[in-house]
Amino acid sequence: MKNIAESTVRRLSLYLRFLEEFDARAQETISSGELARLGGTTSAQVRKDLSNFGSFGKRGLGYNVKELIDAIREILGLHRPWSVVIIGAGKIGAALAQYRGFSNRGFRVVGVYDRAPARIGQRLDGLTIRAEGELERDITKLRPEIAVLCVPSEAAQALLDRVAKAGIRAVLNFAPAALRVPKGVTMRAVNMATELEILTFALTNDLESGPR
Amino acid sequence: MKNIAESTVRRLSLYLRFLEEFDARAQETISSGELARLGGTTSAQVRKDLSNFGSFGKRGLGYNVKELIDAIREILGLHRPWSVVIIGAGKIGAALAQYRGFSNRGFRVVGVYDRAPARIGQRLDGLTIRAEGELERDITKLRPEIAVLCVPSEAAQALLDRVAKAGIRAVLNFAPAALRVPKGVTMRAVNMATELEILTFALTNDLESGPR
DNA sequence: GCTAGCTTGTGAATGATTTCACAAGCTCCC
DNA sequence: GGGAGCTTGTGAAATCATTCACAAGCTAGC
Repeated sequence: MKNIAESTVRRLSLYLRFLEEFDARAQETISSGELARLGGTTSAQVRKDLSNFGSFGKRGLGYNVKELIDAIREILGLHRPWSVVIIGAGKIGAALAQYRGFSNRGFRVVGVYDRAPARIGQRLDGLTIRAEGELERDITKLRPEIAVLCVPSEAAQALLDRVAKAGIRAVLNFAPAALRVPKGVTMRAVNMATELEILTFALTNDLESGPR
Repeated sequence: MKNIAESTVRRLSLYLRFLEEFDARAQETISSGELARLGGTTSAQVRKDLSNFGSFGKRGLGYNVKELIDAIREILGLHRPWSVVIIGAGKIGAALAQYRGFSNRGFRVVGVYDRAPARIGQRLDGLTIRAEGELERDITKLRPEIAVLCVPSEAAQALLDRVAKAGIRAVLNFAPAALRVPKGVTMRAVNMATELEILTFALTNDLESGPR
């Protein structure tokens, strides 16, 4: 497959959200122009994005909503369930463990881990917080595909290396640290400070912009 | 000023973090190559990024760490404090309200708001949760620059419109909804589902990539 | 003061992404 | 069956971002 830009994947994820809304309202078809308007882009962009993966529309008619939902879910890999472990049960980790957005979209949280003895054994929305030491064994047994890192910066690199070694190949990192990513692993970082600084840059330089 | 790419601002924010570490270790100068190695980019990229804003280095020597910190902080608008209101004191909102990353980097949380009567009046790390109805009055009085939206998707658009009307010009949105951004407002969205889907796309298509 | 050895700042070249523009295909209606 | 009116899919053009490559400037040492 041609190399796909991250921006393309990001937009596909966005289109999928709109399509699901349209489907819920029983709309049957949609045009690239309509999707573009909602997503703040152009109809050519929508068509180009999709054309990377095939041909899903009917000329003169547009796209069948249900078919396009299936197609994009397939492209994004959402036709199967994914298991997630959350590492670090502090404020952010605990909030994510209970976040409905995960289960709503087919991500099953199968484990929450912490290092602090006081936290281990506490229940969190149906899950028991487990000791960080159990990570390797649990990963081997449960085979989760994704790890979400919510630990302090100092601990992040070591844990990333550990979960990578144990077989995790995708990581979402909330620690505000730049990490060396082990070979074979895909990592994405969500950094609050950076997001805020993009805002202060815009405020300071009197720019103005929409969402990402 | 020439239009600056978001990727450039994102990298500046990253460089700043490394520079602060170097400063803490009392290193006096740093070269573009060193900064690039840490940030996973090239020395030319580092120099190009900086050259958008001026000339901060000395040929043959590199950059003075303290000077470059000051310069980047100035560029990003971090030479002054910023006030933030958090709207929605659910799991995510509460976690953010107590997040040290904010105050550590000069962002002062001056208010936390919720709609649920049961939550109003509760204390959160030195702040009292206030009624959403107080937002307009408080914004007028305290003049916070940034609003962080942590409310359910259904409520997000209405609140965005309200804070925009009250004078907020920068918003960080955690609601997984695509919002129409009022004129004059800069918004950034952090969407967990999208981040996870970029990961599942990579897993499904057997790609591999570093942090953003 | 001069040379060797670095490192910056920046045009030019390359590469990536977005937008344009249009032929081709579908539906509806007469 | 044929024309009008849409909308897709896609090369080509335009724009935007990154990398290259090198002149110019600084330091240190002799």
